Amino acid sequence: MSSQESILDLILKEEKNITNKQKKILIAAIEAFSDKGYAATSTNEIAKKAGVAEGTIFRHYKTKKDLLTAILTPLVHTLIAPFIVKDFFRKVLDLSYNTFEEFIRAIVYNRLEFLKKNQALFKILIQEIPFHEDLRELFKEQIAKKIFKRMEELVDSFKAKGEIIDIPTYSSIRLTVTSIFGYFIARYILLPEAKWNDEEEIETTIQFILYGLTPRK
Amino acid sequence: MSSQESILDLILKEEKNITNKQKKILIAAIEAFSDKGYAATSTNEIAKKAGVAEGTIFRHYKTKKDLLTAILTPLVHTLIAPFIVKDFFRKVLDLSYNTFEEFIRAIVYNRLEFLKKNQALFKILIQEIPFHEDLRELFKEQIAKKIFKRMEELVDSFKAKGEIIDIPTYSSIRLTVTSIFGYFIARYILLPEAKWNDEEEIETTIQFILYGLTPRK
Amino acid sequence: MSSQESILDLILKEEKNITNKQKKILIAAIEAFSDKGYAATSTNEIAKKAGVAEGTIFRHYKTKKDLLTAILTPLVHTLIAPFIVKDFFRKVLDLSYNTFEEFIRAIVYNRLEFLKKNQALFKILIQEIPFHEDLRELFKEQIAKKIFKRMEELVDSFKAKGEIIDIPTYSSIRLTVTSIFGYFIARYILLPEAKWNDEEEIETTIQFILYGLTPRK
Amino acid sequence: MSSQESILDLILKEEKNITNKQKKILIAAIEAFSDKGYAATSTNEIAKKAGVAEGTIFRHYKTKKDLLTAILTPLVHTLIAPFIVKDFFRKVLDLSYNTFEEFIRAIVYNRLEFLKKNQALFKILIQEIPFHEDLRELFKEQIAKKIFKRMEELVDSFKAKGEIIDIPTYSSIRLTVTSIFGYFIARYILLPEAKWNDEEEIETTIQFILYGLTPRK
DNA sequence: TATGAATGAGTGTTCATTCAT
DNA sequence: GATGAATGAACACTCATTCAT
Repeated sequence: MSSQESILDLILKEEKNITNKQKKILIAAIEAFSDKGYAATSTNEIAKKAGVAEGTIFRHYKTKKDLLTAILTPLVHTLIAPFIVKDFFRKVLDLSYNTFEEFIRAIVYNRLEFLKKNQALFKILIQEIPFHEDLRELFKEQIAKKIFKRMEELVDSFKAKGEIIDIPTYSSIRLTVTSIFGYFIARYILLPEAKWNDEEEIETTIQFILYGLTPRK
Repeated sequence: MSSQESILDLILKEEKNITNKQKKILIAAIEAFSDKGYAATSTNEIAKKAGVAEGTIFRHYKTKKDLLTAILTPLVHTLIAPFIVKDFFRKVLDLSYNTFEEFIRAIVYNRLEFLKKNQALFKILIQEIPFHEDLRELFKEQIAKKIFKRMEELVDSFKAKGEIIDIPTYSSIRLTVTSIFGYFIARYILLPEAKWNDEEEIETTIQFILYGLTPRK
Repeated sequence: MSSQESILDLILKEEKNITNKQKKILIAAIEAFSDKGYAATSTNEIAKKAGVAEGTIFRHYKTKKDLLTAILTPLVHTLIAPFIVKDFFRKVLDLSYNTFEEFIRAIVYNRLEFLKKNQALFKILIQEIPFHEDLRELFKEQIAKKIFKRMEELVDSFKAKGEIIDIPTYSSIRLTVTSIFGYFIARYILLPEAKWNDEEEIETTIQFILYGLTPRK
Repeated sequence: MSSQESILDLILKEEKNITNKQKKILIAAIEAFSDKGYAATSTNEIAKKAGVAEGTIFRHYKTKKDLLTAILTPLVHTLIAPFIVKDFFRKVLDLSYNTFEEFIRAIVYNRLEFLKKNQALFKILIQEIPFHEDLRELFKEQIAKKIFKRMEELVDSFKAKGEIIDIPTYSSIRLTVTSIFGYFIARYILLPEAKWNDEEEIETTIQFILYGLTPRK
């Protein structure tokens, strides 16, 4: 499954013929943007961190904004990848994962693993989304729409089977996604220094979603 | 209940003897920080928006950072106010609200109302927390600890009564808080332009938390 | 007559409430632009020459281009001033200067005196005109049209009186203006280090124009 | 006569073994320098316009300044060519062109034709002369001195024959040259978009010079 | 010969902050 | 208390030029 990919792998997919210096720039930019925020990071800082001349950044990325885009676009694409790849859902639907629980479990583990591997990138994405119209557009188009569409089919099928309660489909999706991301944000962004028993927290989160969305007899 | 308070009320509480120009500066800063982010907002911009000279800002707030602090500190204090005010919890615990459901319902309605009234402020808080050590400290000290402490007592008492399931207390709190804020963020920050049936969403969210945390017979 | 005015006088007319630093900036910019050309002059250079901080320049002039405009606009206006002021031409037409010769003599002495006093400014104007659409527009609107209009009336009246030969009016104007400016450019821009007998050259130039444009019996 | 030569012809004369890419660079540089000025043109721009790599420019011309020199030197040499080629003046002096009028007519038509063919180059020359010591030196040495020397002989001979008036020789030359260039500059640099009746203007200019410099009986 | 990635000094401009008025 | 002119460091970005390939 694609959950093994880390930052560079996914950027390399998007941008071919990347040079060594370009790689260094991307890594430095991700670290800096993640630490201080896009607006508070200077290109000079990135250059120093990457060990290249400031001009080199602009040879590869016309503007600082372009650099941000080059970093986040692959993330968005990879974030939604499993949802648009047929195989993932065929497994979920047709084969062994045929209960809502197993679907949730698969989704949670898969995407949390992915987010964990790309913490910095993901932090940048959620920090910058409110301030960049184009990012918001990308997010809405890719994540909101595409993920929603696939999950809608699934959730509807589970609803039909009586496996989940009768609330608006988009609400169940929102509550599911919110619980997963809520854990991620608390864990890696708000309180990264706290002690976390990750396995237990994830299980608890899965159980919470299941209890929250499945009917009581 | 304290849910009626809006931006200025709560700032006025913190800062006495506020002048008219100072008020204008605060309002302008909140709007600007919320729209473009703290780092991307210039003091010149704030001055123009407030209709004062740039120097005037620095007469009242030694640095731009001080201005941010002056804006966010009252928010943090007011955000946690109901949790430390005895009355609120006496009502919850001793009087009519004696089930977990009614507690959740009270909390959700009360704090969502408050967040809605202070969207801009709250947006600034969550945007800037990751980048300012002192804000994070304030947040941890005030929100995380104080809210947690009070909720812990309550959740533990509900747990003792068998009203909620046996998962770590901090996990239940996280899941609760996450679901509430998750709605708020989706509603007001990520997809503010979408059509929302607020009443239904809130009810669904409450139900989700309840189902997620209460035991099945 | 207005021929006594020098650089600052004419800029002060255009821009009221000029500060001391602003004056220094203008003087430094004029010197630098004139010496090295607009594009080859850095704002840093101007700041140093003016003895102000670089930021100060941009407090008064939003862009480097604005600074150029602030310098040249008054020149253009003052250059054409005598042609649009009624008095100047009333003197020429009604009073003592009632021959073509005296008209030419008055024009030549008056404008050459003015150009000499504002050499640097004028050099900037002719150097930059080919590269700035707006300057060209200003020049065409003000100088070409307004000067032309007034001179046309006069030349036509001299033509009617048989004082000048029957060639297209605009050609006579061009040849006159070209001869005057030609002297100025050779004298002050192309070969400023050569020895010049100014009085004789000016008289020769006047005579050349007169011979060139008046009929032979 | 040499008046047929255009840009490349004259550059090719100066630089042997020119490669195809080099040609493209020269053409691109001339267009760019002429449009935006030397200082405001970047080598990157020239490279793009020429369809070569930026490094290629510096392989052929050590510096940007060298490129300018490579462009202007041939112009200067060719501009004065007819004045130093014996044949041209032998024709003028010994054969049919033995009046001042015919000399002027020949000069005007010949050099205006040449300027027209090399507008861009000539525009660069007059724009850059004030800012480059070496160009000014070249200009003075070649154009001012060599042209002056030849014209001096001629003008003196015409003066001796009583064909032109008794003013300092260098003044007559200045007035002649100024009138010719004045037309060229008005025509091609200042007001290129205006409608021009070229034939008439040139005739008028010739007549003006003749009238201006020949004695009245 | 030609390339284009890389450079680092330099560009015009903005910044938060100071201070005399 | 309020102003806004002044600052100079920092900003994103461009420049002419170099050099390994």
